[in-house]
Amino acid sequence: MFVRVPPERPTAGLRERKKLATWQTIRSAANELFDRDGFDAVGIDQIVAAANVSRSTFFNYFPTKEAVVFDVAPATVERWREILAARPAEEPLWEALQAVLLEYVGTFADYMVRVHRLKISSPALMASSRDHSDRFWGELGAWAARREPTAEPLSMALTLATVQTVFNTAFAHWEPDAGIERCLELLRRGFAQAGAGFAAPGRTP
Amino acid sequence: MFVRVPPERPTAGLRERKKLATWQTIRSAANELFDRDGFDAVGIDQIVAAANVSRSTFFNYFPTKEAVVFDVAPATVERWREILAARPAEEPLWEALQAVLLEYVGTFADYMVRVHRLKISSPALMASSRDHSDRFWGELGAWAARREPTAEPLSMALTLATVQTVFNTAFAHWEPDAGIERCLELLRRGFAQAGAGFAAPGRTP
DNA sequence: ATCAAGATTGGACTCAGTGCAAGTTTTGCT
DNA sequence: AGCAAAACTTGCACTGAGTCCAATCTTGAT
Repeated sequence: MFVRVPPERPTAGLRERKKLATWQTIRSAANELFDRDGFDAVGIDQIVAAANVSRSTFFNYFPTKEAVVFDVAPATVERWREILAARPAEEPLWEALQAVLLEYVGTFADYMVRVHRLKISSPALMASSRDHSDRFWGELGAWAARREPTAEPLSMALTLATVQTVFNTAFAHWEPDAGIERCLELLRRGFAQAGAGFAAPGRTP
Repeated sequence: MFVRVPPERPTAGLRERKKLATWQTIRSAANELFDRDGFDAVGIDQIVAAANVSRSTFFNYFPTKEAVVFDVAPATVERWREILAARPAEEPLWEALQAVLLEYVGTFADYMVRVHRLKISSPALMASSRDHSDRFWGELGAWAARREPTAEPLSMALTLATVQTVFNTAFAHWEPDAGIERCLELLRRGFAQAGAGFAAPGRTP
């Protein structure tokens, strides 16, 4: 009669299962509508009608309309962490970041393409994407801070922000029809430029 | 009877003068309220009441509530252009950008401090600042493109975005009470890091 | 003085997001 | 099994930003 950790936990409680189910229902209903009509043209009311939940429930799960685009499943977060954990400890931070980003884009190519198409269709989404954009950047920041505890905050923040800038810039210049390989190519070029420094575009004088 | 450019144009027509006056009235009324109560706590209705104009007029001048914070007077735009025009043509782009930014911050220190304080007080402002944030970035981009017409788009876009990232990062780590010199110091450090490249934090292996 | 262009206004409307009180379901405990 | 607390859902009333439009007033030129 000690701690007695739950012996059978196939999907961890009816409650949580239902919650995840509702989350998915809302999410996929919304995304179908978004893909069909564009982000701006779809209202909350349409979403909740399609998902058979109340307006209130929608806002229980997603704080904003944008969140329904960017929010990710727990399984996805696990996948991020695997990617992060896979980097060898002795690898220099910049290289590790670059490797992580490339793998991230490769792994979640479908998500990237979908979000990118939506962004193009909607100024509002495009604007808000930087902000609560994926929790991924938060995770990445925490990981980097853990990995490099002695780095000074400004330098670390700038490095991470630059990674994000490289990512965003590459993405902005990428046409989804060109395939994910093209996106990776643009990313690599961006990383090369930022890695080498902006003071010396061609060579060192 | 040719083009007949306006011979006397001291302040260019009553109409335009009035327009500018209204713009200023709304703007300063709004900013007084913002400074006093914080951005989020002030509603459009309060602003228009304080400025003695109608709600409709407000939206004639400013597309959003945020715009009233970021919008700048024509005179300010002139000042930007002077700063940009002052860079010698043979100066390397990165150095020119750095010099411009430092001068910009020094020149508009008051504006920077004010906006920064507001941003701190309001998540909403903080979020939207990247987007329609000052028209300054647009001007800077156009200037850079004119200056370096042969540069490839991705590289140029990344350079400019990085400048903006340096700026934002320095700003985020700056406490206004520390004085504008501190802000410039942070900017210089950011530019040094980005200029030297992120691949080699300490030295080249 | 007149008239068209431009500026201002009020008011009705949409839509995202908040707050709350009342109902329903799940869970843990006995 | 039974029951009470915790968690989830729902409806409803509300705020506040932003759009649209038709009516009215102001300015500039003839």
